[in-house]
Amino acid sequence: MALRKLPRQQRSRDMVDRIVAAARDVLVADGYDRLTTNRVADRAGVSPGSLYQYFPDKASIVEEVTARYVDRLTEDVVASLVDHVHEDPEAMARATAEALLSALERDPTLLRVVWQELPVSRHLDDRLGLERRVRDVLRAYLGGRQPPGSRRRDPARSSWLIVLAVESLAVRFVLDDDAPLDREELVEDLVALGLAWW
Amino acid sequence: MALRKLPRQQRSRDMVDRIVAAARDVLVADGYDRLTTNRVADRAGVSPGSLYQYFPDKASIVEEVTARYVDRLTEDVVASLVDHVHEDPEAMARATAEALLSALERDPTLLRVVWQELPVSRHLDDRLGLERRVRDVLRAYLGGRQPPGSRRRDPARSSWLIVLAVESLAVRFVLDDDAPLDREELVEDLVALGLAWW
DNA sequence: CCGTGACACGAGTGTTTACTCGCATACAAT
DNA sequence: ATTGTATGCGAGTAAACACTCGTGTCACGG
Repeated sequence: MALRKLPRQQRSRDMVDRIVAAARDVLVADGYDRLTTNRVADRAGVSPGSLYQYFPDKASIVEEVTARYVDRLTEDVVASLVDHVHEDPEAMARATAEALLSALERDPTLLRVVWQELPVSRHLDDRLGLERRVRDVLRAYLGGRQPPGSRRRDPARSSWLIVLAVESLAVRFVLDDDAPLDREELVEDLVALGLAWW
Repeated sequence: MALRKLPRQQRSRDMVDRIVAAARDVLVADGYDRLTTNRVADRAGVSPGSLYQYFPDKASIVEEVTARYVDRLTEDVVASLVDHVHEDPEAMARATAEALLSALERDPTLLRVVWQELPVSRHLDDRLGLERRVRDVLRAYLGGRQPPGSRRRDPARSSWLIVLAVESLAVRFVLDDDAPLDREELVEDLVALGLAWW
């Protein structure tokens, strides 16, 4: 977050949240390149100067929005993963694919802003963090199981491939509506992908 | 391209190329957010005013850079695809994966700028065009062949999945060097993916 | 209830930068 | 050659906008 100073009193903690929420609203309503500090302040109902009591610059406000958003996604997916870690691979894959899609579908507009309007480099760390956390859980899961087929694949390699491919496909499915398959079919194909690479 | 006016004489056609090349250089050397019109003009050895003889605004200059870059990628991949269209699926998949990786590796810095520094929306159309062209060829190929297994899958669906997944993985492999597999392994896995989804 | 630091305000400032416009030069046509 | 047109120049302009700072208000400890 890199706040300029710690909010000590309650009202100032509220203010930080109000600012972040307002920034999110501006992103969704007006898009990233119409986001100005004055507009965020307006929407938050505070003065421009107040932003800079806690945030060192405009970028860090946006950063906070993306961090909170991606963290939420991460929690949802990891939670599902952990919840189904004792089931068989197919059920687990299906549940997690569903969880990911649901999480992405909760706020498609913000997803579009973060994934496509913002320069990727502005939230790449968040994204890498999401991927790493999911990958770690998945790798542990894969490492603890014998695949049914003949040869055993490297779990690190499998999880890298699966996480990236599934993420890319799921995001694109939610953002572009010209995909030649419906949601259910996508889930099936993602499951198949996971099993094939495992 | 959306040029402001057609360059008629030879020297003016040269100038357009010089400007585009300079913009590319600035992107690679300084990054997208340090790209200013004056800097591009400097690097091209022309005056700021001259940019606006042919380009309506700064965005269209960058657009032209990305369009040329992505077009080049497209040509390379489609060419490989077409060249191997009479071979068996595995050989074809391998050749195309190789071609894609080689094309991406030719200018990783520009790839990073275009894919990660630029807002995705600024070159999304280029990207969709690349995907569509590759997908069309692939779909025709898949449609003309019987898969060895039992059930026949929808070629439109397969090609959508394959193109997106392969693109995402290849780009990430080239840009992030923490992938837990080497180039050769990646090619194998991409081939396996293609065969599994076919 | 007073005093002190934390908090909030918002008009203003300084900088950055995309883009223009009046003029100069090169070229083509006749 | 001469004239009209296309091309090129670059100092200058105007607008946008991130961020500051001097002033005022609030809340809490004593």
